[in-house]
Amino acid sequence: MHWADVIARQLLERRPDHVLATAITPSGPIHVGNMREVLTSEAVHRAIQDQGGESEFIYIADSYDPLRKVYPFLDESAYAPHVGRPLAEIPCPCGGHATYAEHFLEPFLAALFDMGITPRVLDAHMMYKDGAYQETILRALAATDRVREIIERVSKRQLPKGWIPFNVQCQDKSCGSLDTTPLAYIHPIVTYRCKRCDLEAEVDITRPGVGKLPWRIDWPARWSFLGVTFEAAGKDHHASGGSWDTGQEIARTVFDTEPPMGLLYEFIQLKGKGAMHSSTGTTVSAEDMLRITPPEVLRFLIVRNDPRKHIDFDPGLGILNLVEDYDRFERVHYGKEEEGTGIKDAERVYALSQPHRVRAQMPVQVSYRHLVTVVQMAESDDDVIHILARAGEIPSDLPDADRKHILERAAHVREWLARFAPEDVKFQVQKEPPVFPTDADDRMLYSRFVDVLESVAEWRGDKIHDAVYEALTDLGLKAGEGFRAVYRAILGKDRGPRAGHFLASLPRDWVVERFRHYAGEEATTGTQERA
RNA sequence: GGGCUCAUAGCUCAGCUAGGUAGAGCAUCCGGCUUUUAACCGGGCGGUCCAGGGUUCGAAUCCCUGUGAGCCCGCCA
Repeated sequence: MHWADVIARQLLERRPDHVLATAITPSGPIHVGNMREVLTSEAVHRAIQDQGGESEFIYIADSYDPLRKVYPFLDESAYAPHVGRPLAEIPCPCGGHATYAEHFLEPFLAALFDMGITPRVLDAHMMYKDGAYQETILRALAATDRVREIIERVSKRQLPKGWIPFNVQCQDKSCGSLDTTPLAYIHPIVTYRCKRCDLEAEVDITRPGVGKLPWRIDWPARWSFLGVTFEAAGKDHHASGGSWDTGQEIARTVFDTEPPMGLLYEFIQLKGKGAMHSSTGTTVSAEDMLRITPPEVLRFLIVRNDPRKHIDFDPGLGILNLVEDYDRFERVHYGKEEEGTGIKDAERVYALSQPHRVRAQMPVQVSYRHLVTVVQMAESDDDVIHILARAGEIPSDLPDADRKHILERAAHVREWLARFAPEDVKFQVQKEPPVFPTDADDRMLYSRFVDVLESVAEWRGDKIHDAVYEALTDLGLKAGEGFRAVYRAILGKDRGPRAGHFLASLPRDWVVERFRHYAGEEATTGTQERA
């Protein structure tokens, strides 16, 4: 059984209705690892519904968290003054969003939407300001000693003298820092000193929005007032003595709430670079990831792997394998291929990978690897379809849905080529003849190309291929050597797409002229290394 | 010091909450191919399932111990 169904079954044994929570701090570009948390939860959400249960899926944007430091991607002088202030109260890096938090949240939520994920989005800043946390804040403060004891015992950490389970937000409107020291707490008044602006002042904690619960209390607090019954969390939270452990106990003893079922999920590693961290730059943002990977394939990556196993993600050639694995699951799903080894829960994984619904008919498949070539030959979307149809790789009466699907994939391929593809899979038609040394044999070959291409009956891929092949067998050359000459002249490299159709996609006169360049004596002057 | 995960073919891994004669892809080797974007087609080679113990008629699979590796443990997925 698929892991999402196993978890759903366990949840439904407890009760018929569930609230699944997922939360992310929008302190920087939200990376593909964060995507795992959301997608893992969403798979469980769907599984609960598929088993007849009720499920609500919420996403909490931790926008009231303070800016911890000036991250490497931020302007030092512009953001240094904002350290300590809530992400929802400081400016957007690009100026195009209302707040810093929005800047990172907006593209991430858009990416989620593209993957068919539409959680109920809750904004922590707003929940604090609206008083949603109010009851839990008062309970936590009333139980300060108990909370302190739990955290110190479970996490084996010493809390400072005078610590209270509440971070006051500096009441100076021009400051607003959450980095404050409590001086005294005599209910309902907390006296504090701001570490940022040195203000010493009092706040009435019965007023909403005057501060924030520290993470270890915030987490169980929201379980309590949102009724969370399941929450996946990263392995960092699940380390022994971590916030998961303290949260369990605080939920039960301070908030009288049964904590949710947890699920530890492993990190996604960037191949060869280790875990992703927004702060160190070893990261691929979720939006970037979605630009180079079709949404169903990104879902597939996460859904087919057990959450507890780490994923090595290779944004280079690995993407091609990933997409081809997906296509294989698709063929199995539609009964076009046997479910062999290496394929697990094919039906379920495929269904959970779909952003929306499973199509009744199997989508027309085009080898993704091949698309990499086609996209580079084609000048437009129509060209892509034309090239594929010409080679018989798609039916001439291609349904609109398939046309759309193929072109979406082509767009992903283009993005991948521009940003992550290794150089050796790329090619570009050279406007000027590349310079490389030629000898008499080479010149003869090019001369021969000129003759056969001028005389070929029709400027069509198969005809051209036959003509070129004939020319080089006449000269006693191996196919490899002969075709290499074609690619050098056109692309400036030794390899390229299948020659016939490739040349057919270029104007005949231009091709002939290019070969003539290397056939004549005047071309032999080029002795430099080719570019 | 603690936690989680992993250990199966040369490499990457599937199989492990249905215990019942070890699987795939890649690499390699052989054959084919009017050629190729880590080509394609057919075939071959290849494993004490990390070690030890336990449960069982039967263990890669369940349990215990050990070894090795990776990641995590103020905020951090």
